Amino acid sequence: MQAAPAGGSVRIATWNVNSLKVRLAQVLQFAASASPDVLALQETKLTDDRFPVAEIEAAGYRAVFSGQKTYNGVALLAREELQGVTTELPGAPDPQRRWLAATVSGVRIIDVYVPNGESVGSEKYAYKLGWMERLREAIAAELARHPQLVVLGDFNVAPEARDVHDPKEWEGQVLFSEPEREALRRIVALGLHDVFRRFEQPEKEFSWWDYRMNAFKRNRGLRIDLILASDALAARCTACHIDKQPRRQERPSDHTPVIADFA
DNA sequence: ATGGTGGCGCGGCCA
Repeated sequence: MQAAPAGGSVRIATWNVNSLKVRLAQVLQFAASASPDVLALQETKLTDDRFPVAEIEAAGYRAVFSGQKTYNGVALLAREELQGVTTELPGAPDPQRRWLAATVSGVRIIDVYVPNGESVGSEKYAYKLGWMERLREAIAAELARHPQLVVLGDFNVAPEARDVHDPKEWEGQVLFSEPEREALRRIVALGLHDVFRRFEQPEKEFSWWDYRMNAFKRNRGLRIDLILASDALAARCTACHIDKQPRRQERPSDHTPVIADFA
């Protein structure tokens, strides 16, 4: 057994911000109001030299990040020290910045931006499924070393029918196709728990809505932003919810934050 | 309906 976690209770959140440059003020506002101890960001779309370190430090957070120009990019903001940082999904070199891991307050945090996959059968879809299999292998290795572990981020897969506004319309489509759901189930089967589903939740609760066709107003969304905790960490989970407020703001990200509390 | 909206960056790609 490892030593007991150092920090006690921890609030952990994830948010695909779709450009940190555009969304910085919203991120700082969210950090101030929700006050997460750890905030995992995806789609920062910033090279590391442009990361807003000063603004984030002024808000009381440390930051590590792995970015690139225009696309992708992940970051971890934390109140406490971030140790053992890695920026590469093991298995094959990949210029796409989609993985960021660090240990904070005794919890191993793995922030992921799973590929979108474009459409079923496309080259990007094959890349997505391959990436998810490499992710499964990487998580298995991390779990062997870190019993207190969370994998969170934009998985670009809705796990179940109840995570989709219209499962019949989405059946077989990218983000809800059976091979993607199977790849996600294989990851969860390592011994992880989708902590959102460990608590009673409202019906039709989603984390992403397309910008087009008033999808948010009509609640035509998907739950594709997930917080997956190991057995030992899930046992400490006291709450998980989706915060829709940022999606209602002017110029929002198409995703909204998911927040989990651990005792 | 191969549309539609948004970000990046200034044409076309990506989501």
